[in-house]
Amino acid sequence: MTSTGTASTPTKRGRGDKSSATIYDIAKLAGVNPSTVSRALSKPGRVSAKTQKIIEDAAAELNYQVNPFARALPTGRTQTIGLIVADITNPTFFDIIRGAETTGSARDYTLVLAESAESPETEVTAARRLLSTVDGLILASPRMDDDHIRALAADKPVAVINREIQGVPCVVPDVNKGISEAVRSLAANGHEKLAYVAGPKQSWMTARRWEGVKAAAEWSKLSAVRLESSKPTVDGGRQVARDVLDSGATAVITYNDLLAIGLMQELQAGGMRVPDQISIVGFDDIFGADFTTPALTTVRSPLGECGTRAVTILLDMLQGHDAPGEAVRVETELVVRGSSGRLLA
Amino acid sequence: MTSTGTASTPTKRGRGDKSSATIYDIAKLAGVNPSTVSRALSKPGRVSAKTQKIIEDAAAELNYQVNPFARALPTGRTQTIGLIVADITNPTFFDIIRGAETTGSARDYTLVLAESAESPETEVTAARRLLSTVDGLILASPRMDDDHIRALAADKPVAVINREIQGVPCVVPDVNKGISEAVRSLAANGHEKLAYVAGPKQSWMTARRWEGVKAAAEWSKLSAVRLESSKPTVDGGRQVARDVLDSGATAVITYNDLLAIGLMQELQAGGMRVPDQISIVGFDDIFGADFTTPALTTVRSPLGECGTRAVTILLDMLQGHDAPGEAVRVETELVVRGSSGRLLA
DNA sequence: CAATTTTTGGCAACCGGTTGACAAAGGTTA
DNA sequence: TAACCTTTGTCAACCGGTTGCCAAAAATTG
Repeated sequence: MTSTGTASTPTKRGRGDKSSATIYDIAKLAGVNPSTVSRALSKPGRVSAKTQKIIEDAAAELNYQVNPFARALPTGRTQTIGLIVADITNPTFFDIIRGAETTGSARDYTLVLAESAESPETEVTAARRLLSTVDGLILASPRMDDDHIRALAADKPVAVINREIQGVPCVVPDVNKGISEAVRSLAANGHEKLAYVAGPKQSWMTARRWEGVKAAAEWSKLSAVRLESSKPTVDGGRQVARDVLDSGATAVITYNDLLAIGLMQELQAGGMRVPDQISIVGFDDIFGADFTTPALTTVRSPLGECGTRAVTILLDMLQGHDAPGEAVRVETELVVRGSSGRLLA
Repeated sequence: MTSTGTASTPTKRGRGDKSSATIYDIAKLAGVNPSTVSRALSKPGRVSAKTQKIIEDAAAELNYQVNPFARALPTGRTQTIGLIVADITNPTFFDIIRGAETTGSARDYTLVLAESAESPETEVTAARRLLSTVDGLILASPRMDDDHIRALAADKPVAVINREIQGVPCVVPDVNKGISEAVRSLAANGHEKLAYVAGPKQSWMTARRWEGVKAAAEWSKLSAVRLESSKPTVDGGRQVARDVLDSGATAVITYNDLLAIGLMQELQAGGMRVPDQISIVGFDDIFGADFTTPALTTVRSPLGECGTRAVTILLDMLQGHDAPGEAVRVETELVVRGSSGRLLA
């Protein structure tokens, strides 16, 4: 066999051969005007049932597929939505990507993916580039500042996940329910001193979560201290173990699951027993949170649902609906596994 | 026929306002013909340096951005590549997606993502849909049959990951090195009876891995049995635990890490000590493989590199290079962690 | 300085759809 | 049967670039 050779073909431009039927071909075959074909295929009811049938048959025979670019040119509609995530490596985004892809493709939209590599500048560039080729854009945990986002939103429908910005449709997990559950559960298990391991300073979410923890701790009469982490990863979690021990806390809630996992690994390596001596609660319930021993107790954010909701909002806006007046909140809930429990020490 | 421009536009279609400068606007501002602008902006050296400068300045002033659709229409080039994965949920693909996105965007290509939900039919549909809008397509662990893939490849550049198909450029991990290392290591630790837990019957890879295990076991004078799993997930791993025990094997190599993790969880739950009583080796080294206790020993497939290679092949083909004559092989290697070791029982 | 070659810019015809305007055909009603 | 309202298909002008062909301008050569 030869390779993929387009060698000897008369080279019809880039396009393949069989896939190149146009509305003009259909028009000729059906004996009507191209514009009639266009209407038959996209404006339901605009042509008579009889003509419609003839045209549809012809289209089927030629196995016609619209050329998305030709359609996009005059209409501006591309049937695609863009998604920008801060870091494709970060499992937090896996579920968001998945939710968005699934929901989008169910409504015949294609997902275009880009990564900002945690850099606000890259993010702005990627966003601008994508914006011109998609019908709407989703920003998951964006790092760029509010004004940039508003500027994008002025051009085309934009939805933001994991951050709240006035005047832009947002989908954010409502951390309060999950956090209250977590803190109450810890209090019920005899803990009195709680530590919160924070995430990146510029993260909008890390502040919300700390507020939630502080408020819930106050309500449950626990003391709460905030510790900083160098980065929101497994490694960052390992590094903060020392501070956690020094703080004297017997229960820890971390900004995300990766920190929790790293922290747990490091504490266990140092001989601590989890949860007998210290309870650990993560955040998000990412893939792999239940691989650890003990499995990680965590406040689950419905990230897949965030992706789904964001797409839904976008598609609704594209149909002319108004954007939701205020942020859409999705519920969080405590998932109790083995890493939290009664204090035995 | 003078004024090409619809001068004082009240509302331009869907497009934003500032982003709507066209080559006609630039042409007017620079006092040249639109075609000259087009050439200045895309055919380096085709116009004089002086005109070039004037046009570039005008473009900058209007902050011009090409309209990708208008460009795609006559040329067929879209600057995008499509990636179809069997299951976005499966972490195996995370690294592939990431490698592809990173490599693509470094060369100014955008990644378009679709999922087949493990269904061959959905996969074909998605592939056909994507193919018309992208410059090239990557199929990661495709489920459709060889002929369908060849048909796609006849239309546009296609690269396949994790499967080998005559006449289509493929990137496959070469399992032999990693497997030999794994089997030798197990033999050196006193194991004599080995079990391989297979993956989906229709998976090309599961057969390759079994062949590798069988051959390496023979070489190292171990006995090897093949066990079937119901599905290649954590749950599937749990379900196969019974069979593993019954087989009498003291070392297990699984088709993928998820199976290994499930298997280990179930065995540990039943009181088995890993690795003292049984050694477990996974495959791929997915995200989270080191979250377990003990951390999972596994044969690492460089999945990110597979994504990168596939994109590179595609882009090279788009530049007119030939597709590689035979499958590109990437090396696998054993990553020894805690789940394998000396047999103490 | 004329003849010839090379640059360089302009013209116009696409790429494949969409859509407003309009007239022909068909149906109603007086 | 005439007058009038609908329905339905056609015409033609876009959308915003790309590119083959050609002639004017510039550079080179004799």
